[in-house]
Amino acid sequence: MALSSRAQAFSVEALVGRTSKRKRQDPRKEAPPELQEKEDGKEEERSGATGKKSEQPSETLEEKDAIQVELQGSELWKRFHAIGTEMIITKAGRRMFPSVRVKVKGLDPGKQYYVIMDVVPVDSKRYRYVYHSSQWMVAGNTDHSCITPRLYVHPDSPCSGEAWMRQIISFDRVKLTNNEMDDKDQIILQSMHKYKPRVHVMEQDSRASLSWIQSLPTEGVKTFSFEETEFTTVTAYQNQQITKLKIDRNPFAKGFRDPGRNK
Amino acid sequence: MALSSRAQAFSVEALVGRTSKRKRQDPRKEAPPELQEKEDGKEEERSGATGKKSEQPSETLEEKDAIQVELQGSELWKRFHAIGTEMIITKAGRRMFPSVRVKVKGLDPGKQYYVIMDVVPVDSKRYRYVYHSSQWMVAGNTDHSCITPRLYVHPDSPCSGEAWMRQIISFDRVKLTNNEMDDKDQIILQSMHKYKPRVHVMEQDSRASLSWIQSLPTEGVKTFSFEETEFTTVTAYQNQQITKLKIDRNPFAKGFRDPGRNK
DNA sequence: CCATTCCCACCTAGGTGCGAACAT
DNA sequence: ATGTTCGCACCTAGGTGGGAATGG
Repeated sequence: MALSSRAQAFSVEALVGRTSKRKRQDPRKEAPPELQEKEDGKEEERSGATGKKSEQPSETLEEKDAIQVELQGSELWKRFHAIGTEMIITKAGRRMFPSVRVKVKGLDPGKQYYVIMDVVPVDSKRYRYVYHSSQWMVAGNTDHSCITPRLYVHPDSPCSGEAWMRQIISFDRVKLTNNEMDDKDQIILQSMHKYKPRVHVMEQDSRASLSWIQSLPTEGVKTFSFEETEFTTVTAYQNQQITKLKIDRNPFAKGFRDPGRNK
Repeated sequence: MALSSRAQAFSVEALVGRTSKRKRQDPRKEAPPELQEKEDGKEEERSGATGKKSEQPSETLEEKDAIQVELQGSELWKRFHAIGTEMIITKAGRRMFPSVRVKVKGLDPGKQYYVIMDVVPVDSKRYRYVYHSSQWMVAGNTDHSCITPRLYVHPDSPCSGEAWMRQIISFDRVKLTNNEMDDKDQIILQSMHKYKPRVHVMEQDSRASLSWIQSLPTEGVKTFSFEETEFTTVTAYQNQQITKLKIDRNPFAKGFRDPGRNK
């Protein structure tokens, strides 16, 4: 289990700040525990958390592009990305680790917005993992073009720009599944494919009573994604370095951390 | 621990139905487990779950009073009420058991509504429990008039009438506290006083951007309450019959049920 | 051979009443 | 005497990866 040793890291907590006070009595979670991992505090590197605008540069006139979305926990994502992030998908649905968490800036404090996440294919390839070379190889083609990705509307939606900007927006409850018949509105993906999560910010539209959203409108939506959040879907981890890093960092996997494991 | 033995009951489950399918991917809970208790099925008594309109009969003209709110789990509430319901309040906040759960009818499916709960004093008396007579006695007076009760806005708010009517609306995450300095937006009550929960249905108001609500508007709100949900606040249970019924019915207290308790 | 599924021990997270200690 | 607080054991609820079993 040889493992690149530039595995020093920064104080994620310091970079992130905290939603120190609950917004209201809403009992939904925030600030997932992965942030609570202590690391050797080095220094504050506020680098690659730069969102790049969506592929379709729609409407460059009407709105000035003030909206910014910044990935939180980017350092951890990059640790995974450097190895080759894998996400398990199951029939019942599996959370992502790390989860997508962002900070948004440049909203109109008074307006209402939806914040939405989806996951889109990176390419049309199917992959397989070659153990002896510890590498992912192309193993075939897939046509994703006929399926529209499901949308995960952040449960706080709709919400004022002010409130969105005050908190860290966490998508830690999102679940990925390989069950195409899923009826729990989880995000459906194919195993052994590469994907990347996207975050959409959409002003509340009073025209349509879009109390439930099945697909994104073609305009008035700002879309962001982040290189380091790309991942390959699996039903069981392929790269043991990924397994190790997951166990190290995901509090729910603490039971698999080394010391006194019996059995 | 002598205890009245007319503790037979009805099939709560049959009366209630179920939200059999999740609304969407929203991971918030519904259908709390208290409903899953099996009981000797007797028969369906659909009696006292009648909401009575608010004290101020505002605007009898504009809207026809179609909105109805029906208490769910009324049988269990009545079991407690017959003994004298007690609710524990703590500094950290304590859930109610039973919790307030309602079904709403008569909304306009297309309109957006807030559904809100609060808890108001039943009288201005302080009470004490007299053990040897197993009774609550008046022990003094309190002036509640200077404090406005906190509102618990149901986390699904705002939401379409259609969606509200399709589900059972559960307030099981509401927490009661005796900490007047509470900063977690829990419901603040005084111990040893009698209270009753109320449910408010309010059409979304586009005038004010009431993204957050501190107090109810004086009109356009329908208010409902239910005799059997009245309770006395305590910091430790007074009546042992209440303790027993709580332990019997609240899944989280299962550890205190009789059989093989060691210690 | 490769990928998926299922059950499991082991965690996190948090809701119970108990009973001793504390406060008034 | 009466009311409150705190730590605790014991639950519910559900998120981990392991490893055996299953399936192409």
